[in-house]
This record gives sequence, C-alpha cells and structure tokens, in this order.
Amino acid sequence: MRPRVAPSPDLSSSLSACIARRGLKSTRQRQAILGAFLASSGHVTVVDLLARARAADPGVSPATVYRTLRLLAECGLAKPQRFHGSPTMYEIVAGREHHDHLVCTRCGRVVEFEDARIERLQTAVARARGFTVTSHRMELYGLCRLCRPARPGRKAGSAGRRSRAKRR
Amino acid sequence: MRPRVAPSPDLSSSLSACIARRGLKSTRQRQAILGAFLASSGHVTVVDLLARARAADPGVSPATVYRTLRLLAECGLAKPQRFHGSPTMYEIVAGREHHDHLVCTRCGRVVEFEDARIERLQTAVARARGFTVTSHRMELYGLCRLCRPARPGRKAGSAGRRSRAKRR
DNA sequence: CCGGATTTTGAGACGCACTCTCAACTACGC
DNA sequence: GCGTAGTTGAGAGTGCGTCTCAAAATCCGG
Repeated sequence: MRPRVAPSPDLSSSLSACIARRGLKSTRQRQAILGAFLASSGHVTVVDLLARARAADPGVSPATVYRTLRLLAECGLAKPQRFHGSPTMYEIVAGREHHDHLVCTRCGRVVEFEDARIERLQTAVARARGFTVTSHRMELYGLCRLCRPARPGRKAGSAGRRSRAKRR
Repeated sequence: MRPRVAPSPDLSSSLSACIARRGLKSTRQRQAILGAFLASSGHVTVVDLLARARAADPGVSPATVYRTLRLLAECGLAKPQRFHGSPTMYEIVAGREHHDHLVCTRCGRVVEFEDARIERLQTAVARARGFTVTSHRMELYGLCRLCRPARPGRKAGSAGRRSRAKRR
C-alpha cells in the first residue's frame, strides 16, 4: 500500500525532531543508545542494547536504556515485540511496513514476513465475529533452515548452531 | 479435522489419570482449583481462579494455584495464553481444537476462532522462508460488537461496558 | 485402622523485567 | 556564563511468577 521507504540513514533526525517537538533534550546517552539501536540488526533486547551503547559511551545505565526505548517507541522509531520465552525485543520501525515474525525456537533467529492474503482473511474473520480489528500479532514458531534436524548428524551450513538471541 | 469433542463432564478424571501416572497425589486444593477452572468460561487469570477456588475451599494459596495450573498444563488440560497487556490467562484445552483469539481491547472479552485458510497460508509462508512451523500464535486486537463506538452516545446493547477481564 | 515414606502445602524469600524516586547533573535559551 | 527545566544513575519498588522449607496431608502396605 504505502510506498516502501528504504531504512533511511538519517533516522536520528527523526528522533531530534520528535525530541524538539516535545521540548525534550538531546543527550549523550540518547545519542549512544539511538546509534546502537540503529546499528543493530533490527531486533535487540535491552541487555544487548545496553552493551552496545556502553561500547560507545560507558556511562549508560539500564534505566536510561529503558527510558530511551520507551521514548523511541513513542516517537514511532522502535516497537517492542514480546516473543515467547525471551525478554522484550525492540525492532526498528521507521520507514518499514507492518510485518509479522517467524521465530526459530532453537537459535532465536527472527525473520520478518508480510502476507496481504493473511491480513485480509484476518480482517474478514474478525468482522464475521463482530470485531473491528485495530492491531494484531502473529508469530510463527519453528525451526529455521539451519536448525532443521534434516540429517541426524546435522552439519547445518557454515554458521552452525548459533547461540539463541545473541546473533547479530 | 478431528471431531469436535464437547467439553466433557469428566475432565477431572483426566487429571486423576495424569496424577496417578506420575505418582502424584490428589488433594483438596487441586480438586478445588480444577473444579473452579473447569467451571470457568474458558479464560481465567490466576487471580480469578484463586478467588473461585477459595469459594470452594478458603485455604488455597496463590502458590498452589500457580503450581496446579502448571500441572494442568503438563497434563494437557490447560494452556497459558499471554495476551497483550494482561496477566497470563489459562484456557481449557482438553477436547478442544486449536484456535486463535480475538481480544477486545476495551472490555477484555476473548473470542476464539479458527480459520483453515489462514493456517494453510501460514505454513506456506513459513516454508517459503525455510521454516518448519511447529506452533504459532495469532491474536487480533480490536473492539468487539458491544464496545464499538458506533454512535457517540453509545448504549451498546444490554450488557453495557463490562469491566475488563472480569466477565464470566 | 495405623505408621511412615513421600508428596504437597502455605508463607515468605527470591528472581526477573521493568518503572519510579530523587538528588545530582546537563542541555539549551537567554 | 546563568538559570531552569529536562535527564541521569542508583537503588527502591512493583508485578508476576518460582523457589525454599518446615509443617501437613496423602496414600501405601500391613
């Protein structure tokens, strides 16, 4: 529907804009956290992000990461995702379309997908039940290509088994 | 696919069976909690269930409700559902088919649905991405018939606005 | 019906993820 | 530079759930 906007290089200005609009201030910590967030693969936990932000600025506290992430969410730059059995992950939102997730239950890999047919069916099903849908969540859990136990003595590609939720 | 089995009146025997099989014991508290659970509408929180169980047996502690719910889940009688923004709800599983949920963001009502077309598409989409799906979760959030703000001066049916997550 | 091994229970400590409180600090307009 | 208002870090607090442990209940053989 909407034209796909490429993940632009100046998302930080979106934050600046949002910060300015709300009379907030730009700080060292917020810069570090935003930088770390945007440099991530798209799905980070608070713990991940704290480590990354501290690489840029050692004086960043967990509380500030939580606060900044909430701020990013309010500015429409980040979106919290609570996947089954792992702490909340935040994904980069700006300029990206709605999508759902495939989650590998073994290595923790997250793959995004979007399927208009499913969305249409969801709306139709809801309407048939008298509901007006405002949002939804859909997560498919299973094994990704590399983790699938095809051969007993698996040697799943070059990457091997990745430690879950730690990939970058 | 499978013939739909009506919520049978002897689910408690399933628990007894599971308890016996595992060398566990049948206690007053477990009876009370199971009874309260089966008498529920199908989606209860721990708090709800504790209150209901205490009606039958005042000496039931929260810890035991948690433990028994876990036991029920292991026996395949209950299934935890974590909906957005509310504590974990447990639903009755035995003899019921897989389904997904419609959740009213206003009154907390939960409606179940099942749609084979969506399921098929999910599998197909996953396969196209190299995933073998083992489970999924899909929740559609929105307003139910009674909560939909059709007319500004809503008088949404006979029930009016229900307190969330308290309906039975 | 009893005794005793074993499970279960309740109460509270604990764990985790996250938010709040508050004094010290910092950004930013003037 | 100055002052004010927003921000920070540390730690306390909260919500939800699990764990610990001593006391209690179950249930088995006899």
